Amino acid sequence: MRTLYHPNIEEITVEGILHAFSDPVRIDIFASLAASECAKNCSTFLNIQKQALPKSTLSQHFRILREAGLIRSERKGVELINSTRCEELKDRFGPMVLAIIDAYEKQQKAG
Amino acid sequence: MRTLYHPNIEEITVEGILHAFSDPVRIDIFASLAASECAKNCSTFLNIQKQALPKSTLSQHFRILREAGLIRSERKGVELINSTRCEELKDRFGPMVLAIIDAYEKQQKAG
DNA sequence: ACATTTGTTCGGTATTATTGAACTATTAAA
DNA sequence: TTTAATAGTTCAATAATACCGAACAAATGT
Repeated sequence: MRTLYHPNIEEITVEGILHAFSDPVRIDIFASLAASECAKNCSTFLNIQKQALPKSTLSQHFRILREAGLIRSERKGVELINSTRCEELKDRFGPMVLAIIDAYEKQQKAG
Repeated sequence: MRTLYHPNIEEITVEGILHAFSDPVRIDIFASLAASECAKNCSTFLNIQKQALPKSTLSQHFRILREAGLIRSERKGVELINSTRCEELKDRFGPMVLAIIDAYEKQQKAG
């Protein structure tokens, strides 16, 4: 298991972020992380959608979020603790990420 | 050639928009349309990227932008005239689309 | 009618995504 | 110190998407 790659803030791109968010599982994970007080491990999200996800699939989704620069994952014992990089992202991309998550949450609430 | 499908504003989804924008050609087309005073036809964008695009590929990109609800295409003689749906989108999704395009343009200017 | 221009559709190829199975890494229990 | 349990990764086969040349369609002009 290699060390987890996290891009530097200046390496992050708009297209990379949008690609990461274009998958319903991934935007849901990110929105959930952004809304929660405390950081969460990956397995928390095994049932984020209607049907349960295989953990290999979930692992890929987390890798894509991480390598797009959207989240940070830190090992804590046997698990990975994930948190958003919202503050850094705001400095670099202005209100974009927040506006996306706001629109997404509003849409979800509207059903 | 069927009539062009445009979703109603309430059918448009955040994920659909983000998927459409996740391709560098498509976000570039949309940003260009958003920045220009007048609407443009599809072939205007045959050389939007470094290497020229095949027109079949370009046609698909326009279809995806259109079916995501981001642009409107109207036939005018032999060509299609394209314009953004920015105002409708702002009513439905708030500042999201503008914030994305702003961040993208800022990134492009920074090189 | 014929040619020209603009864009779409089709179908084969290439790229990317999904996922079960095997594996690694860490911790705890025996 | 084995042994087991838990969390997540990697691999490889399959499935789903994307790309693009070639043929086609629709509108206009000659």
